[in-house]
Amino acid sequence: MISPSDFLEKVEFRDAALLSFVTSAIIVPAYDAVKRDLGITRSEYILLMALSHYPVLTAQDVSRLSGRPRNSISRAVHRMLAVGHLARDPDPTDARQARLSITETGRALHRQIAERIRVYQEEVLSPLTEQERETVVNLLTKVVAQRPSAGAAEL
Amino acid sequence: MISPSDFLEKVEFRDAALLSFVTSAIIVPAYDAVKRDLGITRSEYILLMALSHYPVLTAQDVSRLSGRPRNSISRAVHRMLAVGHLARDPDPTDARQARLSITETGRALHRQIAERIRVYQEEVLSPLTEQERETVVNLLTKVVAQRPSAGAAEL
DNA sequence: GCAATATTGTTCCACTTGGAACGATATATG
DNA sequence: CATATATCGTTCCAAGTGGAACAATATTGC
Repeated sequence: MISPSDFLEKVEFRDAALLSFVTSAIIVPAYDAVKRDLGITRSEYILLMALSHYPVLTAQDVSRLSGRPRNSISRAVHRMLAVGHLARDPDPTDARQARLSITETGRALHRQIAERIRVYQEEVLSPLTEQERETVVNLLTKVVAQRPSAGAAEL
Repeated sequence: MISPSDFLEKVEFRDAALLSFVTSAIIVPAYDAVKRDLGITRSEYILLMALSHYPVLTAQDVSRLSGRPRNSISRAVHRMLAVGHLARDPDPTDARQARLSITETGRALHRQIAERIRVYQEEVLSPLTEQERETVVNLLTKVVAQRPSAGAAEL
């Protein structure tokens, strides 16, 4: 029986495939669990996460920050507003845009989700020693440094 | 102005975010280009790729190998059959399944797509020296070795 | 040998996604 | 000051996605 990882040795772009495999092993099950247990989609969580780290953003900011199209963010904003995880105030200086900020319940939810994802991350990366992991992080950081505005992560 | 990569330093699961960022920087634009220029979706390419490396597979095999659901593979099989990139023969010993194999035109297409993706890979990973890149690959291989059958890459 | 169960591939459907067009507002240009 | 252009957020729509149910065939257990 052929296992998925056998594939990685054969594929023409093995390095990208390895990166993808490890990324997916963390992200996919983590978001499946978040979706199943908390009913939060990826776009919604990205919104909460962005607003957890920046006090006030417009929908456009979140779009640029996350690399997701504006309509996806727009939908996420409406859902999160509806359940009270977000506040929206008109911008007094520009009537086109609205100032978004996260509420306390939104922040609590964010913490809960982030912790879950972190658990998956730790589990998948557990085969590495502290030092090995630091090495990977440093090298990936070096890669990222060269394309700071590239497409954004599928966080 | 905030850049997407600023985010990576703040996020609660930075290592996963880094992996995701680098993976996406390769995979997303590569597949967008393939879709735009060649009209091939990711599921379709996964099918071609699988059959380029294994002479005969059933749809179920491809599903397990790639981690994609069977209906996605089924659709991809029909499209690739229609354009002549695939051949399908009934399995004489089991009437439920069909033996799939790639045609010469399918193989040529696969080579073309793989080469394109490889170009994106090289460009994104170019900040690393040969040795650094080998280090990353070795460490990621170590990670993969512990979960050979995990969800499969978003190749 | 036969009924119960499992597997393959397909169809159906509800949901998500992102591009394009849009109205409203702001900014630039002549 | 007026008109052209750009930007923000939204709605609409076509496409892709994966779960669930299904018919056909195979396998298992009694």
